[in-house]
Amino acid sequence: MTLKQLKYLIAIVDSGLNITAAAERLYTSQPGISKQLKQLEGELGMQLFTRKGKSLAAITPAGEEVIDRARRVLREVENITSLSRELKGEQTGTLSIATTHTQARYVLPEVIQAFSERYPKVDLELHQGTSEQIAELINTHQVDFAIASGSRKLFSNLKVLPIYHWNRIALVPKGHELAQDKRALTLQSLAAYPLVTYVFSLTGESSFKQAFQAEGLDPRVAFTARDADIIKTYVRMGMGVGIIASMAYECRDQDDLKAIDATGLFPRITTWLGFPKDMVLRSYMLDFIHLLAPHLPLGIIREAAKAETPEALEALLGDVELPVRGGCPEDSAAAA
Amino acid sequence: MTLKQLKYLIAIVDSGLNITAAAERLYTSQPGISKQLKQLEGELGMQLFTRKGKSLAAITPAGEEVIDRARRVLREVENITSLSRELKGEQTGTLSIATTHTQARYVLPEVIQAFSERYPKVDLELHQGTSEQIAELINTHQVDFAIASGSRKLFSNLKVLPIYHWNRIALVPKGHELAQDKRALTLQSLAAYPLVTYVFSLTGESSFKQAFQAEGLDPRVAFTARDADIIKTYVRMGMGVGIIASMAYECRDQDDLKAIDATGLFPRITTWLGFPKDMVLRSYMLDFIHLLAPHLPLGIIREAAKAETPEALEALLGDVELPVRGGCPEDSAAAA
DNA sequence: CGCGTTTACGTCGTTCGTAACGATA
DNA sequence: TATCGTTACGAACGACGTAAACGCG
Repeated sequence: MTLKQLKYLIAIVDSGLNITAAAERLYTSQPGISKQLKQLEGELGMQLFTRKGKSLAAITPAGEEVIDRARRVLREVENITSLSRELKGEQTGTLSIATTHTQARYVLPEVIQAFSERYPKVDLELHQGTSEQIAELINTHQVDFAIASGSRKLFSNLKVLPIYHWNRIALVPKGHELAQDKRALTLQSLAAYPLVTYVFSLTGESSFKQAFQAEGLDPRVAFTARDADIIKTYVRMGMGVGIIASMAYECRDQDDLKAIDATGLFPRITTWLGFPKDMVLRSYMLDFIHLLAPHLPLGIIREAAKAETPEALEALLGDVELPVRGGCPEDSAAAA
Repeated sequence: MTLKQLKYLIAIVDSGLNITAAAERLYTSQPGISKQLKQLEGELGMQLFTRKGKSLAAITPAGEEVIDRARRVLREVENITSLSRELKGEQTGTLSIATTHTQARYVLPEVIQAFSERYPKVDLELHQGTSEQIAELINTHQVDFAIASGSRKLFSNLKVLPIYHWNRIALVPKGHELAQDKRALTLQSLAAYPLVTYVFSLTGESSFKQAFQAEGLDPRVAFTARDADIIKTYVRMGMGVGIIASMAYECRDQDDLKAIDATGLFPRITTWLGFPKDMVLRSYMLDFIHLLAPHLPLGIIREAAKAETPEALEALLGDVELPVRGGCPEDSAAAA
């Protein structure tokens, strides 16, 4: 068995069982791939693919398992080359991140700008999706970092660092009744209006309904959308009161919208960053985390990355007070 | 980078940085090893070893990391060949187990006998040691299975299956005061005698002292030993009352010793079996677990081995009632 | 001078790409 | 007939082992 054989195997699979395509991807000849595959199958003494005539038709059950293991081998080999680049002080490589719309749109832009200024040779990849899609990407090692909020159940295989807390805000058109009300916002007053908020199943949204139910309220959710931009649009149209993450309220929204702090009405939510346990962290990755969470000292991030158990990580992070993130700093309501 | 280079690298390390020895171990020529190592270092662009003249003197820090990753690669390659053997239905291979004296001496013999009858071509290796030594062996992947009791803190990286429960018994010479006493044993009556028990730091022994302290008792521990055989000897000599695991009481001990059930006085202890999360489990390994824990259906063991999270494993095992293991079945006190 | 590594070199095996062939839809 | 995989073949490369040289203790 050689690394080349395993690489070829994975290339074939990732090319849809098309050996010719795999050959092109690898800048080599097609018969070479064929031969190596035969050799690998011969050595293992099993068919990794079912054949339909001469073409590969499907992966055998045994093949699936071998492919899974082969991917691990290649990942670790990647890790070794990654290590060597790191130890030579090269600041080249890639950083791929999977995250939600809220982070991608309201939090990451300035982080990424600062990052790519400091590391112009690092290729950045940003994937946006639902929690489930993010989990899929990080669990199959297609991305390096996952940044999400709330539920960690889908991400139990990761090392996870808390980044910051946030609360929800209520969003109304300027001049709306609620905007005039000087008293603190309550769930009861909110429940009197149709609500516009995120689609459920996203980060901790179950806590949204629970908060109302705990007070015996059953608010009407007029509309749900995947991201705050759309919610804002519908709030402007007067569809109802928007309930969004505090970070999603921008200063220029002040022109026609008013944010009302809803801290305390709903549970506080933590945004965290996770990465596979056995991944080699390049120094630019540590720096990215530091840019994203400046309140975490680089030393602690470095240690946390090495921590073997969640407990050891807890111990390291015990003292750190996470900031609560708001949106527009000029607006006292959102910056609470 | 090739697998050969990584294999050679590990062989060099495991031969004490002696390239000639590594060559012999690998049944190849010494210059070949040298050349491959040079090539690997060249490709990685770093020194993996410091040289003293021409000899290898030590591993560089960078080398340590590369070696660590290289071991992982080779492990996964092992896993692939393991898979292929398994899927071809071969019942050959090795099974190495690290465990404590109690298991090795009183529990495993009959399991191993049955196992090696059924799988004569599987090589068995049994390592005996303290919890710490067992943790070291399994965490460095030098053994396949760890079998131990009590604390799982040292073994957080493993998949763990509970095997059975056990309690402690008090052991006295035949004719001892306590043996005559018809009333149920209490901590108080125990504390009146010098005690002989396991050395602390072993499985859950901290709970031993705690049990007494909870009742404000401070027993005198006259003697501690690593295993029950030695404890029995000293109990026979009249050094004190022995406190040992129920399994360690054998029928032939009845000749001159008397076991008194101590269930309830100390916390019940669970013996479990653990193995590395990413290990390929050969079918004979599953069978070994089944022989060790016949009350766990093979189907459940198979599923448990595949479970990704501890929670999924809990769910599978939720219904299973573990037996409480005693020693000599003829003795009602020990077989409680 | 012995031990261990490196260098040098000839041999052998393997891989690679091109080209031709075969099978399938 | 177009697509895709296999077979065939010659050239080039690389690995291996033997033998000799080198450096260190």
